[in-house]
Amino acid sequence: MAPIKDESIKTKVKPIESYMTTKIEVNKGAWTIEEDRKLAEFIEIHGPKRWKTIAAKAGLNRCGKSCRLRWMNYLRPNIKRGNISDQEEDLILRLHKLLGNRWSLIAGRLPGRTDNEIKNYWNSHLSKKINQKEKQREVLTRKGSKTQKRRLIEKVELREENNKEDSEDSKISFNVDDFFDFSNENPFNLEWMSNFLEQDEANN
DNA sequence: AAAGAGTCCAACCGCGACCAG
DNA sequence: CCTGGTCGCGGTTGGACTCTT
Repeated sequence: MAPIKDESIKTKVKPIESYMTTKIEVNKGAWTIEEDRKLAEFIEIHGPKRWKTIAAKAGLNRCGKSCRLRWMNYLRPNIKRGNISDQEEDLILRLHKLLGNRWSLIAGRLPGRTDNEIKNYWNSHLSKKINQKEKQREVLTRKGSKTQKRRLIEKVELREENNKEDSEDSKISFNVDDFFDFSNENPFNLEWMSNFLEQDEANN
């Protein structure tokens, strides 16, 4: 839950130079209930566009960026709160394997989740999990006999060789950016997921 | 009970992309 | 082309909260 401050707590203020000569001071730090209400009401009427104008016209002493972030990560409708399910976690892992740190793309495939949330979840949970797994693997490899090690290396080499061929093929048949182009798609349409999972299974 | 360490997450920052003039 | 304004993204920070000693 976002820390909604008591109005009485003094907000940090940062002076910025506007394009005019006057100095404008903007609030920084946690949002108050009153600020949330103003922002939500304004967006309900005018829509979430031109954030700088929103910040000014909604009577918020905030920069446009801050308004956008607050809307996207907290006030927007359909935001899912609470723990990430096992299914969602699995999906994040698979998508991260494919896309790397492209959080907004990953978030786009998890309805109701924000890029910030997924990024935080990755940094606090999943990156640790992966490190642990890698350490375990390392220990197992060290414990093995010389012949076991040799066999393992041969296996890895064979797999890399196959992957090379696969990736050369996939250059033609599979483009990640095309695959994740949702411009013509309902965000809650989950057909993509079964396609993606099929692709992922095939690669393993 | 208190203090220090660790964790989590909202919010900020800097940068690059895009677009209009 | 160039410039300035705006937006969106990923990395990082800071403070609140929880756990451990």
